[in-house]
Amino acid sequence: MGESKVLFESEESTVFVDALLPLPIPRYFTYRVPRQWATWVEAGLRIVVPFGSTKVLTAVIVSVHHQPPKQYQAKYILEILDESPLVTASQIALFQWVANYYMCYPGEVFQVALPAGLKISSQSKVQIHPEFQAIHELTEKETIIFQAIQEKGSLSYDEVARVAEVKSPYHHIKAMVGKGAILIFDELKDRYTPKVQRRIRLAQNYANKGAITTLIGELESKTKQISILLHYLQYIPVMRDAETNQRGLEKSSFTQAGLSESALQTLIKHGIFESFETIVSRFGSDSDDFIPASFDLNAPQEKAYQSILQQFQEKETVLLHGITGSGKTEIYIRLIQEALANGDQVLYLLPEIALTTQIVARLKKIFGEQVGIYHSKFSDNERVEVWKSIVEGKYPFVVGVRSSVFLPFSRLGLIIVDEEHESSFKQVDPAPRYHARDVAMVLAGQQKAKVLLGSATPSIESYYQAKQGKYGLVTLTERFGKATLPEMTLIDTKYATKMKQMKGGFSVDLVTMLDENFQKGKQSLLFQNRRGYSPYIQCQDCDWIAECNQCDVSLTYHAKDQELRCHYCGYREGLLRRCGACGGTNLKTMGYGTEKLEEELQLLIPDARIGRMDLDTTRSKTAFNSLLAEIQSGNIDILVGTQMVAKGLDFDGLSTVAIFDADRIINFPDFRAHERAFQLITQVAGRAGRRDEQGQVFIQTNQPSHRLFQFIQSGDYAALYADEIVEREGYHYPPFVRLIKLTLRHMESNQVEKAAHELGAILKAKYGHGRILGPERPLIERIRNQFVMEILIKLEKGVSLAQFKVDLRLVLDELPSKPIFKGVQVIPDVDCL
DNA sequence: AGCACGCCGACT
DNA sequence: GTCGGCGTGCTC
Repeated sequence: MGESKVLFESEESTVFVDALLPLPIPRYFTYRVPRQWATWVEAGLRIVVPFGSTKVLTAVIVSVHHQPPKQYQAKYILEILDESPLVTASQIALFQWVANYYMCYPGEVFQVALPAGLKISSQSKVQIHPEFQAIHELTEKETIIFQAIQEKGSLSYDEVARVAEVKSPYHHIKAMVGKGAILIFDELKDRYTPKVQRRIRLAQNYANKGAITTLIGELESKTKQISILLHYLQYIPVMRDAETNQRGLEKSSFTQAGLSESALQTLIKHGIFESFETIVSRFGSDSDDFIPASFDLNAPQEKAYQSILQQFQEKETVLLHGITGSGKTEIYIRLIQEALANGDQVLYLLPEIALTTQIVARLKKIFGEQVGIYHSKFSDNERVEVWKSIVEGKYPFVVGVRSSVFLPFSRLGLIIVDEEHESSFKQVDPAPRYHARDVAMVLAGQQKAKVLLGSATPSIESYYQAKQGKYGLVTLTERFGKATLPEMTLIDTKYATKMKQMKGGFSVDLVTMLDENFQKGKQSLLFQNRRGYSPYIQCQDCDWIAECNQCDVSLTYHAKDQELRCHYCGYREGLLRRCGACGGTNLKTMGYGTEKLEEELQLLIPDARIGRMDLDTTRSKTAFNSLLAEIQSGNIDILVGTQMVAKGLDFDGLSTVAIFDADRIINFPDFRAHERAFQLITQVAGRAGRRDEQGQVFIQTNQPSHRLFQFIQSGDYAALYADEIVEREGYHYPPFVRLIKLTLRHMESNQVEKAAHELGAILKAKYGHGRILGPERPLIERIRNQFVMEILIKLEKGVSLAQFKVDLRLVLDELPSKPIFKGVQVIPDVDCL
């Protein structure tokens, strides 16, 4: 009895933690905490844990308790990575909410939320056992592995698999470990390395007015040294305020000013200056040229601003519908300044594509060191830095892409979702398939913050909520300054073709306009939402089209690299010389991508300097910026671009915008096609014209009488909305129903089809035929060698979405036990776009 | 998600 | 008889 009591007590005092792992597993895992760390552990700390027989992962502690698990023996945590919590309780609650709402696992949310640099990379590696002699005991494969390890010193599992040419190296490794030939070791490294800057300052003894005055006298004859000292004093007013010496001046400042490096070294050697390192933010913390920008709102802006404040009194969310150029940004800035002055944190969400542009530079200029940027074009180190800084209370203001809703905010006062209608706020491919705008509202609810949605062309869903009174609504209909809406002209390509007024894909009218504009020395933009040279290559003899052998799409020809590429899976191959069906050589490029437009336009207007902006020309951050600079400086007369140019690109000299093929945008087979077309065309058109000059827009289409063009030409969003909302209600689409898309995937076309029909039948029987659409083959029925089928679930208002999803989850979890579903992936996408 | 174990065909 | 294919189920 005494014995069992002792045992009980020791068990009782053992500390366990429930940990969230970055894996698609539906629950938390319990680990045991070594005694020496028992008082240290708390929720929100990152820990390193063993997982399975080989893996080591970074997890986060969700709770600390004393209940030993009954079903299994808990493993020990290996390491604690943080001194204090890096993940907040409300973040974990948010991860949980996202997982529930979007039907995925909290681990998947954790995985995208935490920058890779905060997840320690565990690589199990193998090395030679120093005392191993019996080489003759090894099999042939093992000998190969052994020699490879000897050569390299150590190998990772992957590398073992490669040299041994096997898929799973495990049993070879296990056997070799058993024979005492090799050892397994784990290499843990924190990939986060802060960026350090070398700075120079006066040594303590010289950092006062008197000492400097004497010093200047002493150095009189040493011109190189004296100019260094003067350069320093010019930036750091130590004479006036000795404290300023502490921060010092960046070392590169001296070299850039053309001052002698060796003279500086001499000064350091003599103990006059000292050199030191500081950890700096990676976002150009050029606080040396910090310029607080003040500006006044014009009357409509002021009115809108007041209205937003007033509506925030009673509504959690306000939609700011302000036409292009109406100056929404100034209103945002005013609201941000106010929130920051209040001591609140602010999150400004932007679509990925818009973030690389001028807006960031502007915000940085205004908010200086208060603003952190969270963006994928920056390295992971920088994301880590933003995360850590927010925890430490720096960066009260974050500008970021969708994943920044998962940052460790603790006192958010305001979230701005700019370009609210942008579909890129919704993550599609890997889970979690979340919508950042909607998550932002939940986040705001958690933190008692307000949400401002901004757009020139709001999503139908958001506008509906505003109309229903669920969100506040503020409208800005006047363009800022003297700017007027651009004049829009439709060019009827059907008629032009009939009249033989086409040169390739260009109507004569369009070429004339572009040429005239060029002759006047003005810039134009040619928009075509398709990159590459031509979307497909066709045999002129037998009509055969080159297709991707893994996906059901034609291969796009890229002239610059002389290759065919699949835009879905990234597959690429060299240019074909012969038809794949008849072997003929009469292959022709069909359709127009930006690359081809660039080429044809150059022939039509030979003297114009033509630039191209699309995914292919802006892969790197520097390429993007240098292209921007080219445009800005007027070195490009005509810019050909994809939708990339539509988002947040503001250059002053642009007077004419041409939309090459509006039909492709309007006729897209999707219930949102009209909404999207209106948004895209309005946005691109909005690039035309300067403050003091009306821009012009030309749109090529073969259906100029389409009613959508009336809305677009008059910039009448309300009319589009009125038209669209009737359709949505009539055909039961959002915002009148909620959509959940189920995607089924399998290598075998037959298998997915059968499974999809079976699942369709199950769902129809359970929830009624009216709610289930499909199964259907999507537009692209095969991607990466997987056949795809889709089922759409429509849930009308009044049905508890939460309850439905719990129920649906049960149905989906049952499926794998049925033979038809063997190997078929079923992926739910809640609120699919 | 990996990855190990297990069960089946084709080869020394 | 062994090697390696893939299918299945577990991971604290």
